[in-house]
Amino acid sequence: MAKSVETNEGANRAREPWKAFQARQRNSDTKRDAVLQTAAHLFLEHGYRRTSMSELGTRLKITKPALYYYFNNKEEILVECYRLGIAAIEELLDEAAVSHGNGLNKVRAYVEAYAKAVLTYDFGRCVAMLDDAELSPKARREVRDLKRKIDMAIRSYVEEGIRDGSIAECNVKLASFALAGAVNWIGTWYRPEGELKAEDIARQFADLLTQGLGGSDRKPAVGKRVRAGKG
Amino acid sequence: MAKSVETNEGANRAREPWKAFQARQRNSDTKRDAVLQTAAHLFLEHGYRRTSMSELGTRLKITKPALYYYFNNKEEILVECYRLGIAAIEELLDEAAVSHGNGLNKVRAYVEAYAKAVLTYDFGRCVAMLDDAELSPKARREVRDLKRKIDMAIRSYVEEGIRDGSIAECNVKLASFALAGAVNWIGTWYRPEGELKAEDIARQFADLLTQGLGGSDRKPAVGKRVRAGKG
Amino acid sequence: MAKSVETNEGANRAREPWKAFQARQRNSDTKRDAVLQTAAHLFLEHGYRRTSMSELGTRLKITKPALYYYFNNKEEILVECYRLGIAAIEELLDEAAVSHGNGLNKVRAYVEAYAKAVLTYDFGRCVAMLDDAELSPKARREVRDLKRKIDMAIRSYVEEGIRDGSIAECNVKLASFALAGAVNWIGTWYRPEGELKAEDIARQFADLLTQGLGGSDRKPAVGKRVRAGKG
Amino acid sequence: MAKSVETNEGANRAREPWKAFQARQRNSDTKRDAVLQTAAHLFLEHGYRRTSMSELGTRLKITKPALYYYFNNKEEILVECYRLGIAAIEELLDEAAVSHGNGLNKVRAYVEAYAKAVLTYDFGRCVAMLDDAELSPKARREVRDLKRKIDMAIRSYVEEGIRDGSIAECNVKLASFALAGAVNWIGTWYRPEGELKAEDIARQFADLLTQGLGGSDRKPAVGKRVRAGKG
DNA sequence: AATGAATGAGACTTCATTCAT
DNA sequence: GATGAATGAAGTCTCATTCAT
Repeated sequence: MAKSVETNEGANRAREPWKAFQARQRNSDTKRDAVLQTAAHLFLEHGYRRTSMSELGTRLKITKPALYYYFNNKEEILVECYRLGIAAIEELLDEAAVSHGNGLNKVRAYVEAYAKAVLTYDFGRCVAMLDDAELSPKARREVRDLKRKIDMAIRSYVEEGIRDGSIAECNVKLASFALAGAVNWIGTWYRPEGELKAEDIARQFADLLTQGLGGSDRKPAVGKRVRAGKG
Repeated sequence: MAKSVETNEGANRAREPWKAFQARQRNSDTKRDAVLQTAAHLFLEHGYRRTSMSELGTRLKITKPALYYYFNNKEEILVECYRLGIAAIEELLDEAAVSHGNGLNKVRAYVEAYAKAVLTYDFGRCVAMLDDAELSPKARREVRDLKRKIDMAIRSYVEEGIRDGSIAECNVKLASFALAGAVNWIGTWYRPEGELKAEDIARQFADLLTQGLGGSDRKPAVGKRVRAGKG
Repeated sequence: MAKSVETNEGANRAREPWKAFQARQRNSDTKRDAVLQTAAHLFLEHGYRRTSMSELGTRLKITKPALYYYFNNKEEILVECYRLGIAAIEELLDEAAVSHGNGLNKVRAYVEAYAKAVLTYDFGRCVAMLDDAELSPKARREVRDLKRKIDMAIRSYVEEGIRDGSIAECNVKLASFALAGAVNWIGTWYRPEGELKAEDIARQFADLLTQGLGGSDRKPAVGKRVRAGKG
Repeated sequence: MAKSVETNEGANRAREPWKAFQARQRNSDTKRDAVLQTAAHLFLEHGYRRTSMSELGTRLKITKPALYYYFNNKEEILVECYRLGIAAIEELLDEAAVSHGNGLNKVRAYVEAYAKAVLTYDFGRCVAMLDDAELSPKARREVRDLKRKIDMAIRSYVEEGIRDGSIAECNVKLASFALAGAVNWIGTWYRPEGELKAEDIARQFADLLTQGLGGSDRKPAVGKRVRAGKG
């Protein structure tokens, strides 16, 4: 069943502090973190539902009830993964908002940052990939509220861009969904072993999504917009 | 337990042919189809894993063993949903390929068609939304092979566009993933009850993804490309 | 674990229809009944909490999930035991009410009947002995509503007796609780193997509780006060 | 989780000596007592089985291992509750035996005292309400032996009453069970918040059980009634 | 073509209890 | 005297699947 092989030494050590520090240190938080990291990893690998508490315990080399010492139930682990992921992404959002110029630039900065989060950070990928339909109504509401904040931020950048003319008139909601979808989907196909580095992917995604596919033939056409072009 | 209420009369009838044809008709295929349709519906609503054969049976007003008369196991149902969805999408791909002009146009036509499929066709949405990690290795391989054909088609359009100049130089794989991601994600947020109609969404998505977000300020800049910036 | 020995042949057969009728008959209800009977038996023997579904299954020679074919959960089994017991007791109440003369006689008839139910009928004993605190709030409310009807009936007989002079003025609630308590407690100490027959116990209980302990010296003793005072 | 609120300040303090004496006092016995009192309280509220050592610790604001410093295991706590309750009841028995006149009077005195114990003393109520089936065979034997002494005392009073004519001929065992049952059952329905005070209940129970329900119509039969008849 | 009944495997969770400190 | 951390055993329940009819 558990056939996945760990290739990342560092991550591996982080996930099994039991082995190294035979329970002698004030490392309770470290262990909690290790549980979360391994959980995120497994949730992403097999899906939340198909990851059993047993498997999680086995990976961490602790027993099932030990997991319940750190978390009240499986759902709480998932919610915590979401929280960490969303918190990280929100920080990126804020950073992206600060320095850059017009709305389009902010969107671009944000897409790049968000993509990097999904590409390199397991908790970030959890936000992008895990289905919150698994959660209880209460927990789902919490997670959705958190997610909504991200969504609203993107929308506000898009709106800003429309106001300052850096982004074409368009349905803001739709545009935001398109951006979010393209980025969230990254988790589905990206494999760290691949040839492209995360930074490159993030940058190219930011380019693609802000500039579209349009080729050089558009240049001479002095601004003829395909859609808008009725004017 | 199964308290969800069907509001769509037609769809409802399609999913419960048992009611109408209690007698011995040669409606075996109809029933099989009904199973698939209801299954797709439930898989999309709750996820594959959380949809039990019991629930499927209850919805269809037949018993579990009856389901096993039509399908060997649950996975087979899912695989069949994928097959139907992928087949439909492939057809759209071909249509998009035929009539339209340059590569960008083909991509645009395809995005629109694909989006429409995801928006209006349950099997199409299955392809976009359901995680093939649920499948056994064998079935997964089959489904992935099928999906790859779609992928390859998009890529070939993008390449065509790059060759004919209608699409800017870019990483083809990445561009295709971005397109696919944005469209696949639709299933996550789209609700038929919403204000936007499926056709509108599809069209606007096609616009957005082919033209990017770039605003009117780009026009005066005589074709200056942000990224390519070759002057 | 299951060390209790069945001594009652008939009851035994009733509880294991699987053995006898290898699942060929329309005996689904029979089986459901058998589950209930065995459950009541075990609940009374070990308590509800300490009776596991496994043990219940083992006794019935079926698997755990088979139990879940007949009942949704453990609580439902307990509630059904209560229902059956209460229904039986209510019938007795009605019978007791019909024929007999004054209030005291009705109370007497009822006590006797109720005692007989607790003595001879497992479901009756469940009502008397099992703690409804084990139930979920919803189920508890249901069971308590049912129980209250019994309580109210006793009270109404006592009140009738007070009105017609056959029962001395007293706190009706307290008197009813005393009666009910004495009878309910029977389940705690009664063993069918004992020397006293159920009917005898029931009759003597009825006597005791309606006439009190007062000795023969009371009758001749023209006004002799039992408690306060021989003077 | 443990949200129940203590309203009785004094009782509360008694149960949480930790708060008051955080330092190293010779209050080990006090603490042990506090554990017992809280345990009795919880056992009565939720039942023995449903009271976890965790909950007990939480209530007392100490950790689980601390409990195990005072008691070897959960059962030992329960047994100790029984012991304390039975000891108290035995004392009452002896008091009742001393002063009063004939057998019936002793019974009456005893019933009243016993009822008061069950009504006002948690450990007393434990004896009445807690199921000794929860105990291991060894502990059960011990507790039953203790209980039997109470039983035997009641029986001896009843026998005495029969001999001295204050109690009518009857099955002694049955009569004793009826008395015990009525009183033990008090714990099931009594709520301190109710309108009746414990002393009143105890007195009225003593009346009811010794004099029976019989009304004034018995008077003609040489008529003077015990309770009613003060005129 | 379809069903009532049943099962084996495995999921999450709880709990009394114990170590090492 | 007391604790943070951990465990083994057991419990309730779900589910895909099958058998006999």
